[in-house]
Amino acid sequence: MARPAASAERNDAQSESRRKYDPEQTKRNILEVATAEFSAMGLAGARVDAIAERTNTTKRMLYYYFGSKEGLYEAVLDKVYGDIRALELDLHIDELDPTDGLRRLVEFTFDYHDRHRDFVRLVTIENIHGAKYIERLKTFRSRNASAIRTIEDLLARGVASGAFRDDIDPIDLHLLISSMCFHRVGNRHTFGAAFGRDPSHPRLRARHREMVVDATLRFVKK
Amino acid sequence: MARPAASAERNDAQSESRRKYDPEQTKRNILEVATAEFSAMGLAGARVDAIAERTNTTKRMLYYYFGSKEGLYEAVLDKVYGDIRALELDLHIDELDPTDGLRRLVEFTFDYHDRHRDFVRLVTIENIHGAKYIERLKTFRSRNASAIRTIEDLLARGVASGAFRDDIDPIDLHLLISSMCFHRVGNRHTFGAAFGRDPSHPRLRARHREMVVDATLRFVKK
Amino acid sequence: MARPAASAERNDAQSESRRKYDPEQTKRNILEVATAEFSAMGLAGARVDAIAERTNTTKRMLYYYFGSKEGLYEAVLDKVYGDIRALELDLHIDELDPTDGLRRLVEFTFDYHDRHRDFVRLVTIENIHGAKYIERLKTFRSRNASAIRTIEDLLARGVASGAFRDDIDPIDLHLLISSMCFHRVGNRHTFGAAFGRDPSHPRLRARHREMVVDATLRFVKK
Amino acid sequence: MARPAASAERNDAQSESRRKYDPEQTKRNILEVATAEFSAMGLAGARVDAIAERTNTTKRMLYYYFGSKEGLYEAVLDKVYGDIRALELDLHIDELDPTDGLRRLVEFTFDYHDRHRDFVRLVTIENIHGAKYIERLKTFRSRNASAIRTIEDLLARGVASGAFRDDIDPIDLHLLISSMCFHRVGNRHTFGAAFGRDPSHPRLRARHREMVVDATLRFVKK
DNA sequence: AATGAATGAGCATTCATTCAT
DNA sequence: TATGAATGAATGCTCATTCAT
Repeated sequence: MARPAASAERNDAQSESRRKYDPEQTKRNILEVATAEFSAMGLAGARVDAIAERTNTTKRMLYYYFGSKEGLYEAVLDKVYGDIRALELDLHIDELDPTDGLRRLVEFTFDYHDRHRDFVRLVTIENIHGAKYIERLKTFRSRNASAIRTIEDLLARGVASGAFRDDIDPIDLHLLISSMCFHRVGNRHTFGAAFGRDPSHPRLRARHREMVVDATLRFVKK
Repeated sequence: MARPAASAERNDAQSESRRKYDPEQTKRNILEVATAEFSAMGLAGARVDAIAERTNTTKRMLYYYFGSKEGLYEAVLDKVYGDIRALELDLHIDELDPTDGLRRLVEFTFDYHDRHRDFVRLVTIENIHGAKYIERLKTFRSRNASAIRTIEDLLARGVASGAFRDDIDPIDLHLLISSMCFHRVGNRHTFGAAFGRDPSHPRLRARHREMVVDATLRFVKK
Repeated sequence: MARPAASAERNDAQSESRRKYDPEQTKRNILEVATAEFSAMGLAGARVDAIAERTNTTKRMLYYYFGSKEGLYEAVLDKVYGDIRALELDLHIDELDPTDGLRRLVEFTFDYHDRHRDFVRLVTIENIHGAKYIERLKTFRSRNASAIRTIEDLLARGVASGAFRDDIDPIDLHLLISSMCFHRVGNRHTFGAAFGRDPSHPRLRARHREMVVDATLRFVKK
Repeated sequence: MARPAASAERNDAQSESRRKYDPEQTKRNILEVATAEFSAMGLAGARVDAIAERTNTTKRMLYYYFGSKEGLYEAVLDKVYGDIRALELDLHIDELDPTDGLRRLVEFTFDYHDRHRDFVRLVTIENIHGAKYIERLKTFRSRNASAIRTIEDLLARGVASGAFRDDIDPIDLHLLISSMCFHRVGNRHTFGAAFGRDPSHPRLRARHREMVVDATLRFVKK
């Protein structure tokens, strides 16, 4: 899960594996395991011992690097929230016409949630805690601003071209898209229990993807 | 939540509150407090002692009636899930024309989620646990079937009258509506943290309500 | 288990079964169930709830008649110790010649232990508690005296007839016989685990019976 | 019980007692205290808190090393059962002639039970639990086999020399000896209560020791 | 005589965290 | 940098017993 995309670290990958003590590697390892545990069990349900056990190091190191269970949880949140926004920047939506751009953004959002259940679960968990941990992350707010700017730009261009309505709030639209992409992943278990359908089944997923795109475009279209 | 007494008990409602031994009252009291605690803290985060403390009885009674922490959690789920489906039946949507009926169903769904944060949180929590507790509840599946039947009927009538598209799956539509109603409540904390907006603010709520109805109708309309 | 031998109660057995409230029947029922529970679980391990559940009455009655868990345990002890001594009196050993009498006494002792595992277990349990409950039973000591008197008489007659040694203490002999009869029942589980043999198997029991008689007679013979 | 340190640790025995972190010492200490508690109170009657209190460490360490109350109880059983069989091997009974060897074995068995009341009580307790804990100990069965082999050898040599009967089963003989040695220790409280005699009184003990040897030899002799 | 409801004290166990090496 | 050992404060749960009816 969540292997580092970073190129800078790849260069000394060989020497790394030979080193006996590698703080960065140790931290990454802890974070990876912790992400799985927190996302699976929640903050209260997660066990520090369980995390430490599946790590290459000991419990002590976990405290050495992250200070506390909560500190580790925050670090996990930080990493996981960072990933999605970083990818959004790579989409080059501004190079597409408004409708295609919006379609692409929705599809990306849909796919990202579909593939990153850990992210979805952690957001869910964070909401149970009133988002108090995520508020501590300094970069959090600015990151989201960029997502809104993308939508703002799309809407402006769509309105200008006469394709879109002119009464849509970009944050509202973001919420609408998020809702449809998030819910079916985050609540797939109760959904499955209620209707005997697994929303992550390929056929259903494809249909849902179409539906979300369709509903979004119909909503913004003039 | 937990309205006082049903019809049969109505007569001695006054004397009831004075009685020292009243199992139903005791159970209701425990359930009420437990709903708040579980919804606020999650299953793992909830403390049996905390629940007992805010109860009129002792911790022992909690085990006397519900067997275990998990048993109590299941009882809470049962009660909370039962409430929404019961209300849906009172809407008499079948008496309205398809468009008005669908609008009414969406508004009801929106309002219910908006007003019952406990319900939303508990569903969220249940999903963290893979829905394993709700699956134990026998009545769960049949309850949801009735919700789908309502939508099915609406769609059929809308298609017949030429107002709606004929390629919409009722469960998909249910998912779409749920998504938009659920997400803004369940994830309102991270949403607020990200965009500095509280989605439960009256003005925003009214706008979201309109948006959800609008998006739904545009989606089904021919 | 342990039906009452008493004749006085037999007369109104019919009317008894018709009566709605029958204290004696209730007490007997409780005692029977309690004997099984205490002998199976020990004093600390026994559960008042478990006893009450298997009874025809409720937990309250158990306290009504026996005062406490310990009181009930004492009552069980009293009943169970009373049974064996009562039977010993029926043997008419004094009518047999010393060797035959001794053989008969040993066989009776062997058979009694073999058939009354509850008795053996309760004695065992009582010893774990330093015999403090049995000491409270007034009749206990006098009952045992009669058992010794039987042996004393046997030994005296055997010595007189020249069949037995004259240096044997009757209490020592009682201990010797008890040891051999008690141990194989009381410790049959560890014995079975250690040697893969179940000492209650019919063939083994017969052989042990022979052995105990043989060892006893060889010990007292001149 | 629990003799200080084995050979390897001998050198720093002094510094050891000063060390704050000494797992072996900690474990030994817990085991020692637990042996006393379990043997005095039984498995159900024993209190984890009571054990912890009399220890040099905390309750937590008890779980750290032994996992659970039952795990600790098993560890106690293992230690206590291991001790007796180990000592038996030191007797060099095979170097004595059959009669002297048997006498020596009986005396050793008598003395061991007489001196190790904890062992006797724990066996008793284990039988109340159907020997289910001791069956989990892997070494248990093989340990007992060696005890039987000793008796087998004695009997064979005695039969060969014409001193012993040839119809005695070694396990039966083991049971006979155990019975006489075990019972007077395990049931000394009820015995004392019944006859006003304490079987552990020196004079009585000496007489019983003679009696057991005598009864055994008379039983096997031709 | 009989009962379901109620209780406080206690019980085994777990947890996040820190210490000594 | 790294680690096994150690800990105090809870945590979920049970028990023998009593109350109100």
